[in-house]
Amino acid sequence: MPELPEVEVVRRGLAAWASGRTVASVEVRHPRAVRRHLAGAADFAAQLTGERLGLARRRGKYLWLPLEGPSGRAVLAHLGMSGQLLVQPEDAPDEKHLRVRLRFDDAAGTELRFVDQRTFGGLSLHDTVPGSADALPDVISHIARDPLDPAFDEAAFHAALRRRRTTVKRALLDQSLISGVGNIYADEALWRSRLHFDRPTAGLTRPRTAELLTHIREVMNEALAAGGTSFDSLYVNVNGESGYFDRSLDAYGREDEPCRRCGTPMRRSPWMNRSSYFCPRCQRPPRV
DNA sequence: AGATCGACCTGGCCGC
DNA sequence: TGCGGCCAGGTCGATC
Repeated sequence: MPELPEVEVVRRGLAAWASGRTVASVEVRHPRAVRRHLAGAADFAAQLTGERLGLARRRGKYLWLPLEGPSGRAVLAHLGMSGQLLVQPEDAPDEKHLRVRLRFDDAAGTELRFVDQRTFGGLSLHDTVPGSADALPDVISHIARDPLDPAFDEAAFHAALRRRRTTVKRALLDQSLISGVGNIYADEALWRSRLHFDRPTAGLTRPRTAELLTHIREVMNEALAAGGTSFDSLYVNVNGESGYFDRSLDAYGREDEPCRRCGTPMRRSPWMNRSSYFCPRCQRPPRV
C-alpha cells in the first residue's frame, strides 16, 4: 500500500529514468486505468504521444510529469492500493496486470509501464494551475502540502485541527488537511505520539500537534531511507512493499502482540471499514 | 461548508 | 478440495 515514502521513491525513479524522454506511443490495456478522461483512452493516448516528459513531481501520494510542450498540461498518476510504475526493458514479458504502456522515441531500450492489480490507481491528463512553479495539476489543487514539503504550514495545520469537529486519525487521513498519510503511517505516528485515534482534534495543544508532526516525519523518513536502499538498480521497481515492510512496524498489524513500550497486548479496532491498531495503555481513549 | 458514507476492485485467506 | 464470504484501503462524489 503505497503511502508518501513509497511514492517518493517512485518519483525519484521516474525523474531518473522517464523525465526528459519523449513519448512515442501509448498503449492502454485497461480502460479504467485512464481516469477522468471523457474523450476516452484512445484520445488520452493521442494527446500524450509526441510529448516530452518534464521533471517528476509529487504532492502527498500523487505523482505527475509536466508535459514540456505548449499545452501546459501534466500527466498525473495515483498508485491507489496496488499500483506500480515500472521502467522495464522493451522485451520484458508483460506483467499480468499491465494496464498502460508508454514507449519512447529514444534508443534506451526501456519503456514505462503502469501495472495495477486492483485498478484503484490510474493515469490522467490535466491542465496545470497557472503560475504554479511545479506545474500542479488543477484537479489536485485541493490536496494539502505534505509534511515533508518545506512549505508545509504547521501553524495553519494546527489551526485547522482546532477548528474541525473531528478526530485525530480522521484528520490525518484527510488529504485536504495534510497529505501523504495513510492508514499505516497514521497508526505508527499515533503510537509514537501516545495518542488514541479517536481523540478530538479540537483539544490538541500546539506542542501536541508539533510532536505528532515530528513523529509523522520520523516514520516517513525512516521508511524513505529503507525504500531508498532498494532503489539502486536500473529500474524503477517499487510497490507497496518497498523496503518499509521489511522493517518492523510498532503498531500496524500487531494485534495481540506486546506493545514495544510497555508490553501490553496491542489491540485492533474496526474503524471506518478498516482497522486501527493501538496500545490500550499508552494510547488511552478519550472520555465520552 | 463540514462531516459521513458507499462504491470502486481483486487476490489471498479462512471457515465450513 | 471447493467455494462463499470477508478483508485490505485511498479517493471521489453524493448526501445531509
